[in-house]
Amino acid sequence: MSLDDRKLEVLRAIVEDYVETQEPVGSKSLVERHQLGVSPATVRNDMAVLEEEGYIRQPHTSAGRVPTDAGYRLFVDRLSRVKPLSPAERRAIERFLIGAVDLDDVVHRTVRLLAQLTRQVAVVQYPSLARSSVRHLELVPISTTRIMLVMIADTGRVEQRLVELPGPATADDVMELRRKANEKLAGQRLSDTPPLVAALVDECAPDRRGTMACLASVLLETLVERSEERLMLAGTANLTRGGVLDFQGTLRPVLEALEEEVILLKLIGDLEPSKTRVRIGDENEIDNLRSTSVVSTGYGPGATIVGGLGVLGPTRMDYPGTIATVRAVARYVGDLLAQN
Amino acid sequence: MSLDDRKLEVLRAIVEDYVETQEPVGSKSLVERHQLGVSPATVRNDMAVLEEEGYIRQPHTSAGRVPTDAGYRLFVDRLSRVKPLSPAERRAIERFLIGAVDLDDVVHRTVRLLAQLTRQVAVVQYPSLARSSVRHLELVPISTTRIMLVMIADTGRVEQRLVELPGPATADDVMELRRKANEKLAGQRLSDTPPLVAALVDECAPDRRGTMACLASVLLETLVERSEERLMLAGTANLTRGGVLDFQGTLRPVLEALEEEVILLKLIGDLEPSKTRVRIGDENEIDNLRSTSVVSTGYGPGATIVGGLGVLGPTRMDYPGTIATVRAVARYVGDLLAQN
DNA sequence: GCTGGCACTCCTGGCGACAGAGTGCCAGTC
DNA sequence: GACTGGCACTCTGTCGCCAGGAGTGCCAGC
Repeated sequence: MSLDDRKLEVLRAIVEDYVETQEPVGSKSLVERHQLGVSPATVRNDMAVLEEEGYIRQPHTSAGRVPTDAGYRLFVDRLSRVKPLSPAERRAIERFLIGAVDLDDVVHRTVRLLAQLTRQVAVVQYPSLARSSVRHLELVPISTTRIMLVMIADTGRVEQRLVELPGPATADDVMELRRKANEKLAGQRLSDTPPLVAALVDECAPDRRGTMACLASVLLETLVERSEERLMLAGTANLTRGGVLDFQGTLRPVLEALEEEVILLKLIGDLEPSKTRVRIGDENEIDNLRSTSVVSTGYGPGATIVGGLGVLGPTRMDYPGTIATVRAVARYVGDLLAQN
Repeated sequence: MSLDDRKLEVLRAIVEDYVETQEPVGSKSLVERHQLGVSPATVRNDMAVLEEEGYIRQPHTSAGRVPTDAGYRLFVDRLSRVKPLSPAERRAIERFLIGAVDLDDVVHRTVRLLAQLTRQVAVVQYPSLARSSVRHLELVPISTTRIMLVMIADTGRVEQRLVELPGPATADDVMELRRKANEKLAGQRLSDTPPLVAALVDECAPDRRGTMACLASVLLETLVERSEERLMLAGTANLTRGGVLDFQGTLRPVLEALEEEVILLKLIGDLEPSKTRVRIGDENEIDNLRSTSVVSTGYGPGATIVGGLGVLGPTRMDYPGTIATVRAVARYVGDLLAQN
């Protein structure tokens, strides 16, 4: 059975009202608040069909209807028009992001901005190392047998690691290693570096090989294998809006999931170019998050994508607004990164 | 009116039972669970006095008694013996912290460890820059008019900032500036650097002075004035243990406060040497946290203190256990830092 | 100064009644 | 055939009531 236009319109109205009021919506209030042009009784018939099809449900007989996950899905896919950001919001984004002094600052500001605009929990991934290129490697001698390795990526990320050398190294040694390493690795994508790093060791003068090997192993372990993804979270307090009603009474599982970086990375780490992904309720693979929805997208300078960002909230969420905001913020952040 | 020993014993019993059961405790169950050697009626009299003095209160007539903030305070100050950590806990701490590869990792592991052991919200401040010394300054040319300034502190912190130069600088220029800066600043406490940085500019050859001035201003702004304190949080999900009972029904204000880094810094940033600070309920200056208690202490290599850490939970908290854990973790982290 | 006893207070949970909201269905109308 | 008005039905939430239980405060006695 297919749904005619009016039934879809009814579904849209139900979603919109429920998102706004947080209360099951009945046929009478529906015709009052929307220009449906039919009587409550007709709407009731439509609702019965929508329920049959699994798009809405009744918490109990004789309460109003509430959208199901499938209902939200249909709404997002077919019924919601993109809600353009207000000029005030655009200005807010610009004002907020301008003046960031470094990458940490950018991420920090972005995540807070997202949380504030959407009034949800925001997550921003740092630019992924796997998608970055080496801009520069620096070796800073700390003592004769210790070097601090600093890698600066084109995305602005800076990683450092202390390297314990097998034996003492002279300033000349360090200079030479540094020169060589930069020569070979600068400009390379991090994911392409493993063979280059290996070659680096072979090219070294025999007496420096031990030191270089040591350095190389740390380099590999740190920057590629461990491939440290970092992220930042903000707005958890927003989970408490809407009282205890959302999240079936307890924030517990949601807060627990938010503590796991691995989970968060899964959430926002889809990174398909310029697509905004919406996961609604049960569509989430993480059990703890089956009562939430996640809107995420990738960001990066120009068309490339270096990281993900997104927000998480109750399934009862303003999808059009949230999607628009997430997209806009991602674009602004991308532009910001492009400037470097 | 002073409190004799038995009354104090009664208070201790009330606190212990309430912390454990989370329910108002009555005179009868009290004599059953503790060897007080007197009858419930006597305990009731003592309780009346304790209530008079403000150490306990009744949620309503004919419920049991609950400790007040003042009651907890007295308990912490005079009634609780330090609870030594179990060998298992000690092992857990060691196992958890060993193998940290850099400062980020140390802080990360520490905060999770603390949250796990105390089952509360944990906060760990990164070593404060104000309390660090410069170990090394590195200038990395990114382009002819851009330098990345990397500062490595003795505490392991690494800060970087992109510097936009007024005009192009040669490799020689950069080398020279780097040499000079390190000569003057290495080993200095960051808080002592401002005059030295100023002197640095004056000493420069005139044609390099512009560049150096630019560098100097970023250096000052970044490392001293903005004096960026960072921190890390974990265990917010623990706030939901104990149901909705703690925190007078809503996590909202607590979660909000936890989002504000400034507030968190105030909480754990007392940093009196080797003293553990306990703030109970109303003793907190932050309104949003009046229903919580905070146990915090400083940590650092040896006797010096470079940062703070602590936990936050409901006033109904296992103070002896929490205090012991916070102290122990702080000591371990200090030792770890001392090894570098 | 401690104790047993007793009356009192107040919370809690179960029960029934009732109003309100919303539905499903049916017969009637366009 | 689609829509509508009307009506009976169901379920929730709330209120008042009552009994049970827990815990206290107080008092007289030891």
